[in-house]
Amino acid sequence: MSVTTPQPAPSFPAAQLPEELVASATFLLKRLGFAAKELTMAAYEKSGLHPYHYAILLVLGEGSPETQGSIADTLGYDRGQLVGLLDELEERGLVERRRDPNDRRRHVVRLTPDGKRALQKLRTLSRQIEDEFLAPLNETDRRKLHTLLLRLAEKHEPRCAISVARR
Amino acid sequence: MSVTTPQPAPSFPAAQLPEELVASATFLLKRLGFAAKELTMAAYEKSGLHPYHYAILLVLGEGSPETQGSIADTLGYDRGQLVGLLDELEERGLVERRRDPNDRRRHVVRLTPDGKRALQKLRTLSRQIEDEFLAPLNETDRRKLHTLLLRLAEKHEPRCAISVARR
DNA sequence: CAAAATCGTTGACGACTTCAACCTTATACC
DNA sequence: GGTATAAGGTTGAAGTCGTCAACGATTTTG
Repeated sequence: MSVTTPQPAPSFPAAQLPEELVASATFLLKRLGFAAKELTMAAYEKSGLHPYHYAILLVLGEGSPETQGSIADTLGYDRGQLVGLLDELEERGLVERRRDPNDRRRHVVRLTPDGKRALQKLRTLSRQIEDEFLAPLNETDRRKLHTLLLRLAEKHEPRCAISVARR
Repeated sequence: MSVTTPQPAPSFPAAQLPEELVASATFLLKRLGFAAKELTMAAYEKSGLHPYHYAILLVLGEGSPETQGSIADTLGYDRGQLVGLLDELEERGLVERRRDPNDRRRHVVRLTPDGKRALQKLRTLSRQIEDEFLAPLNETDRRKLHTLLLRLAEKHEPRCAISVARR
C-alpha cells in the first residue's frame, strides 16, 4: 500500500536530461535527495507533522535528557528554528518543556506519553516511506546502497559517523 | 587539489544523530543531497555562475536547437526562473537569444564561442567536484553507487531514465 | 475573423534559512 | 561580593528561493 497517492503518468515522457548530468553520481544524489524530500513531505502531510518533528522526537526517545541546545546541535538545526518546532510539538501535547533546576537558563525537553505514541506512529510511517522510496531495489542492493551512502556521509556529514561506542 | 577550501575541523566532534535516522538510506540521501549541493555551490562561487547555468549550457551543447520552453522542460525548471538565468548567461556573452523566424513567439537559444569555452571549463570543474565528493569511494564502488542511484532515479526522476536511443 | 492556445516575461506571494539583537541566568575574574 | 563576560532560549528582520498567476505578443483553431 502506497504512502502517497500516485501521480497520474504524464501522457508524454519527460524530455531527456543531458547525458553528462545523468552520468554524475553527485547530480543524481542532489535530484534524489530532493525527490526523497518531496516524497517524505507528501507522506507526512496527513499527520500534520514535519520530518523535523520526527527527528526531534527520535532524539528525545533515546532516553538521555536533552536541552534545546543539545537537540539543535545533535540534529544540526538552528536554535531559533527549533523554538518554533518545539512550540508546535508542545501545542500538540507531544513534548514537555520545563526549566532545568540546576541551570535555570536551560529548558529540559521530554516526551509525553502522547509523544511516545506519536513517535511510534512516525516510525511506522518512516519505514513505509523508506520501503516505497527504495522499491526498485532488493534487500541486498538496499544494504549495499546504504553502506556506500554511509561511507560518503562519514566525510560530508560527520554527525552520521558511527561512533565507537555504537559499533 | 581541492576545489573548495577545507573547513577547519571542529575541536569537538559533532553530536551523534539518532541511530534510526542514520540507518535510513532515504535520510542519508536527503542529507547527502544537501551536502552535495553545498559543495557544488562553494566550488562554483569563483566562476560567478550557478550549477543551473551549467545544466543549461550542457543542454545547449548537445547540438539540437533549443527554445526556452524546451530547455525548461528538459531540466525541469520553471519557465519564469529560466528567464533570469538566461539573462545572466546573455549578459556574460555565453548565450544568444534570437526570435525564431518560423514562430515569432519563440526564442531560439544558442551557445556563443565564449559559451562553448565556458562549458568546457565547467565540465572540468564538474569532474573535480565529483571526484572530491566521491573521494571516500574507489572506482568500483563509485560505479556501483551510480548504478544503484540510477535505478532509483528511473523511478523518482523519470527525466534521468536512459532512453532507448541512448542505450 | 474570432476564440483559444502558446511563448516568454514580469511580479507577487509564501516557505524557508540565516542571522543579529535581546532577556534571563550562570560563570569568571578582580 | 560585585562586575564583566558568556551561554540558553526567544523573537523578529532580512535574504533566498521556488511556485504561480497574469500579461502582451503571436500563432493556431474553427
